[in-house]
Amino acid sequence: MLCADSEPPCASLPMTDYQPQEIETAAQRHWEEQGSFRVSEDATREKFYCLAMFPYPSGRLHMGHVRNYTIGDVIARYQRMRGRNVLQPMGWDAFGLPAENAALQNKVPPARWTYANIDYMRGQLRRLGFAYDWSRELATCKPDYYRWEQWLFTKLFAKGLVYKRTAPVNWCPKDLTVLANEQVIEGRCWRCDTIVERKEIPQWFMKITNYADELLEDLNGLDGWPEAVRTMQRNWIGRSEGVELEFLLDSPLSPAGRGAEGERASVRESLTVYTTRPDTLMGVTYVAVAAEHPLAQCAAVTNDKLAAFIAECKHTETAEAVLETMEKKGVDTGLKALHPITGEPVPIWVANFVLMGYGSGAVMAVPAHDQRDWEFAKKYRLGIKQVIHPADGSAVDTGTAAFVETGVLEDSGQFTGLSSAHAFAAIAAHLEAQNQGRRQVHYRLRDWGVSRQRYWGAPIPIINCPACGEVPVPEDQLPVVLPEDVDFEGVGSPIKKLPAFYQTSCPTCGGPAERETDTFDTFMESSWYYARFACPDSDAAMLDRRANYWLPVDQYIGGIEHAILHLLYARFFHKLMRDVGLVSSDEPFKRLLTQGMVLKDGSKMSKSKGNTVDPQQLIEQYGADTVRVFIMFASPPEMSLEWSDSGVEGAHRFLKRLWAYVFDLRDVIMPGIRVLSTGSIDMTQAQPAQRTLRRELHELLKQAENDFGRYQFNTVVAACMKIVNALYDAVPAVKSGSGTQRRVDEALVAEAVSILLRLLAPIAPHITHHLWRELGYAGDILDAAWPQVDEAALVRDSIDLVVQVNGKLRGRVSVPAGSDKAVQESAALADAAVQRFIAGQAVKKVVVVPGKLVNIVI
RNA sequence: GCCCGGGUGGCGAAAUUGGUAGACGCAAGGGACUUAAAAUCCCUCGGUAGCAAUGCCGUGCCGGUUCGAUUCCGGCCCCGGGCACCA
Repeated sequence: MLCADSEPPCASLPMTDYQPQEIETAAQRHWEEQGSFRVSEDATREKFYCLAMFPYPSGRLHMGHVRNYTIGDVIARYQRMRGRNVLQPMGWDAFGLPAENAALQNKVPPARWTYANIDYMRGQLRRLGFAYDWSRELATCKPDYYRWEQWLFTKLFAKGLVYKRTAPVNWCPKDLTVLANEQVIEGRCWRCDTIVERKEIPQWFMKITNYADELLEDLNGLDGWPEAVRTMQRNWIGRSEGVELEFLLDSPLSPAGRGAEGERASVRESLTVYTTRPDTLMGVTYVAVAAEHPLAQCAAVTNDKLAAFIAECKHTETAEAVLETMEKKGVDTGLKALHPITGEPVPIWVANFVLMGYGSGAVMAVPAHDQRDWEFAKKYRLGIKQVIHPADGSAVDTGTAAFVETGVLEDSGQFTGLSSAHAFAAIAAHLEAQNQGRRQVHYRLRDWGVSRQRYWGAPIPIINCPACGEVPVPEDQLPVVLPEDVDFEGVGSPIKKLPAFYQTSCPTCGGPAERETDTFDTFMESSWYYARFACPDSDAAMLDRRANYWLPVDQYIGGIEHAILHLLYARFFHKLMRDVGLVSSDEPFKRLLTQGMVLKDGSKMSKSKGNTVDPQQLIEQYGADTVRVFIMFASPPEMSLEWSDSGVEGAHRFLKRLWAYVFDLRDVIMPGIRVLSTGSIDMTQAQPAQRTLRRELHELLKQAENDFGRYQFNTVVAACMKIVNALYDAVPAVKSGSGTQRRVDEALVAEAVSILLRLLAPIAPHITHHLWRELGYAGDILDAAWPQVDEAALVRDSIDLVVQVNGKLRGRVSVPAGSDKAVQESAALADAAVQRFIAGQAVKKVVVVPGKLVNIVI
């Protein structure tokens, strides 16, 4: 922990300079000594679990972290002042690829690098004054954390929710290693520039598709989530209703094409495809299969051109964005499939945009009614058969573009004349009756591949036995500990070369066996950490009953970039944990706030762009409060934040002004506090200016309170600045006042300062903590009651109306508060400026928005 | 390519439900204080025409709905996020 050497300044010393380093470290030490942020379950209080996405310990905090954790801290402190029992924990998403890269670069084992980063970054977080319960800190690379993830995996194995199959990875044929998508630069290995291949290897999968319906359905209840995130997840899951149907091959595969005995079994004499548009079935002019499809492999044996194309297809990355934007290519297999209704043969092509493993690895093509099929057909001179026309009878030319809308069927045999909707039902029924197809609900969502061929991750708790097959590691042998003291040199995972790790015996038969040396996707760890924070010391179970006190998380905060993957996996894990009886809720995160990025000069701050600003340097120069105030003030949390060095200075200036005001007017504030401590403010003797000041104060409080509620913190800061400005404007009058007016000013200023400090406390906790004590308040401001708006202070004698003529601002009038519409209308019409514009013209209509505006239409 | 956002002065932004566009802050210019500088304080600050009062224009672009549109609808342009092995 970073700590100041000096003692905190004595509260009674006269002080004129704002010295953030001193007061901040003193406040932080005070919180530490008091254990201010340690929390436990308390059934008598309303709990509030506030969580910001934990960081990957990459080395130092960056501005995105500071923004994320400041937003979280502001919400946590605000909820605490509103009386909630607030849990705000912090930990480390400690496994991941960067540790391996750093290990190669710096010749340091990934574990040591990670732990050193954690130590440094923990110090930075403490220096920023975040209200964390550090007693709950966890790191996902510790065996006492990942053992429970291994345990859950073995439970899911028993439930049949995990399975092994082959799936493609990016493979560097020179380094003989699997590459992450990030490590493939324009189709080449980032280390050796070799062209990357797609390779099928056996991997473990979790059946997230079993939960697809529930994951989709429960989005409807997540009304505390941004609509954008819910929409993205809906689209990602991609539920569709369609028909799965079969195309028989027109002739058995030639003996030469049947290939080896092993392939023979896997080649069926039909192709299965799925379509959401069975109404277009009569327009099918070809079918396309993946390069890895057994049919393609068979046909290639006697077709050199096809074999060459299949080899070429190996050199495509696995990323969908690459797949969807690359040039669409294909080669005819020479084989024919029979149309399931007409029985006519259609050509079977191999196409690079069809992937094995996404569905059946085959698609039917309807060029007239699908744009991609249309482009492919044009390129290779395949047939385009229009079978749908617009319902309004207008003509379309499928020779120039596909007609992708629904409509009415034509040229479709017995289905001609049906609408798309009716044809969907009729064709599905026909296929079902012929046993050639069936209606099916389909999801775009694919099962979650969790195997990674990397070292720095949690070992997959499976033992491969030559006799018994894949055997989960028994509970009493968990955790499978990842050796940390390894030589990390060159590519590949050290544990794959470490017999001490992988040599073991089979738990079932006792014979010699080998451990799985792949590790888990790091999304596994981040999918349940939020729950573990409720009971991080539980050593008898993954979670204990404390989890149900704290869960679900009331407010989750993190980057929009996690809108789909992390948040979907965490929702999935929550349901898995529920179904093994560990939690009682259905969803992990009640409310979600997605923060925008931190930009500088219009683009994202990143090392590669060299436009980073180091938070550490700013904290040292201005203090944590200044950094926090700037970040909260510069833009609302969901929007991107444009960094500005001079904006930081502005935030610092504001805090200095606040500081100077409190010390300059102590003689006014202190007596006021004494008066207010025994009763409420007495405004009966107040002058109009004093009434106005108090009305402004309570209007600003009302606005700030509302903005806090909708998490628009930038305008909360603006309100605080306006209060400070109003207080400064009143200084000459306050200082020169005497007698009764002086007494009113004292109470008024004391009330204003006390409201101001409390409004600002969640955002700038150190300076407000210090000034609160300086003014002699009992107790810490972090537990002070949230200020209440005095509705009586908001009452006005008169209201100002805006007067428009034909919607343009032409004048302003003042009317007594409570005037009815007729009075407001006649006052508007009587206004001299307005009269000039309506002189000599007939008034057609007058729109009155009571208390706001009158619009005169001429 | 597909899905989801965003676009308002010189800059970050505000306008809570369709009702005063630009609050608050930054930068800039002018002034006060100072031997000087820093700090601090005061004034001006969307464009344009005008001595001024004031007028006209203005929320990415084009069109629509409305008494009234930054806000709602349709079409486009640009920027950003995600696309399953970065986290």
